[in-house]
Amino acid sequence: MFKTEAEFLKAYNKNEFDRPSITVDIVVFSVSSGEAENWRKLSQKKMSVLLVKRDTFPFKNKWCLPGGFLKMDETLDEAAKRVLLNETNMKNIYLEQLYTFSDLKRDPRMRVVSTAYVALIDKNKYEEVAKAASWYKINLNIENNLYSFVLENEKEKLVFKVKKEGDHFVSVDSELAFDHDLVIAYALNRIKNKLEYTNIVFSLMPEYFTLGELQQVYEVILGKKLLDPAFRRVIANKVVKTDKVKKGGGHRPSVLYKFKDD
Amino acid sequence: MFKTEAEFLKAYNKNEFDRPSITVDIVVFSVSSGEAENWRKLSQKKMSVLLVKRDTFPFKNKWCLPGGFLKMDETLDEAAKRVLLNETNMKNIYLEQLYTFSDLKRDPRMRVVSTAYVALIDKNKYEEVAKAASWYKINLNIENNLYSFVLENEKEKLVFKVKKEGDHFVSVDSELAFDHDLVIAYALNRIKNKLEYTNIVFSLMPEYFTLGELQQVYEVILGKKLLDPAFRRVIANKVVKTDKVKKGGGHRPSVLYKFKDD
DNA sequence: TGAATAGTGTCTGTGAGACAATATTAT
DNA sequence: ATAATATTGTCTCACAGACACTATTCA
Repeated sequence: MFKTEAEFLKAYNKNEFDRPSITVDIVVFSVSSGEAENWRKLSQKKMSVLLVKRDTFPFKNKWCLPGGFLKMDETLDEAAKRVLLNETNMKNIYLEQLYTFSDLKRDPRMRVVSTAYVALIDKNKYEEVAKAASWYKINLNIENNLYSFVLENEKEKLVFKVKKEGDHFVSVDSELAFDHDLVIAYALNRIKNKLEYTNIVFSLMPEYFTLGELQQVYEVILGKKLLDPAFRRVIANKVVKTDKVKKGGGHRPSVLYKFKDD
Repeated sequence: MFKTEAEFLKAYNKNEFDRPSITVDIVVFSVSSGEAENWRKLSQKKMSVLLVKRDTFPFKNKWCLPGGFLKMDETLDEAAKRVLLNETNMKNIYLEQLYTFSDLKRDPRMRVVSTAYVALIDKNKYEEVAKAASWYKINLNIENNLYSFVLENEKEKLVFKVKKEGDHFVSVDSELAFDHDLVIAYALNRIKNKLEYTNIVFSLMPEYFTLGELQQVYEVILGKKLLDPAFRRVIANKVVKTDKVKKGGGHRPSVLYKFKDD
């Protein structure tokens, strides 16, 4: 029929088939310090996720992940960076493709396939976040395979539950827009798994941090207490001691460390 | 503007924006036993990947991964299963979403975003494969961050090289169609990483196997020799001894094991 | 008998878990 | 002085690496 590839391409009808839309959604995590019980105690750290309030249909006034449509002249990675920059003014941060979600009914408007990304930041570097965006602290309770999330704010609480079935999550009940309950569950899971064998934690930390703070972040992501000496042994070769210290609590001051990038 | 979500949806123009096409591509791996040097020796196992020859433009007569366009009424998972069934007659096999590739020029026809899947099978269960499909044994040489692949067949050799940069691969040189060099590199990497902390190996094995055979598969995927006693200790609790044995080599017969599914 | 794989025993060093002990601060 | 965290020391146990040794088959 066609002799050359050039000839074929010229005659090709791009619009022969109907196509889904493609979006990117981004799960932006950071660690926020909650309130301390008293002046002596350390403030309790929690994982936080950035949500935006939808101001249009569908799901008007519901909260969802920052996201947007993929443009024809950008890759998914580029789209993710663009969204992040637009909605949160964040640049040069840890960004990783998570998973592509394609359920038929995930968007009531039309067929939308969405590639989700995870971003990790030290939230204190980006105090101002887009008008409609807000940090929610994550409280997660796991019983058997039921993951109960409570995302909370100074103003609001959002609840959702997902069930883990093998490697997948299934929605049980959600107050978020779209299937973003699943996306968050999936994302947290990914981060948890990668914690041990990568250096992603440091994306959540400021330049200088104490080992206590670092350990708290580990504990918050893994959802369990770690033993101090064991943690220090393991982390020792990823980290360099500085000559700075953090004083001020009613207890022994703590040496500040930096990430050791080999 | 709109009072209710229903009202909004009714007026929504789905075709306001131009959209990329979406495809799925599948990296089907299996382990094939090569030739033995002599009757006494065990046959050398290799990872194999299933390729199909393109019979139309673009990339006419080039080899590529089995794949196809996503239909409007199916999820990506379903599309992957459909492709697998069509092209290879395979059903109920291990299938996992790998990554979504979105480079602007990956398909010369038009903008195509492709979600890649990995499938693992015991190739002996599926002797007949679609007409245009063929198994290629994978030879991989890694030097620093340069991964040199040679895929070989009874008839043909396909060569490609990719560079690993952080978590990503970059094409250096490829005889395959599209960006399927990257997809294969990415897939092999994923399998290698998951080998230790999952049970995916057993998807590559027949129901009954010897520990020697299992060890060979590990060695082939990891690209290094393992010590027998250590391997047996680690694998012991994932496996049950049967009362069958495998005789026939000029050496002590080997007990056949089964996967222990808890 | 000999080449080849199957399978076991054991020594050693590393590293995680557990817990105890010491150090230092602000009030 | 006290409550709280910071930091180090050390004992034990599990386990991986290394290597040696035994077992069994079939041309």
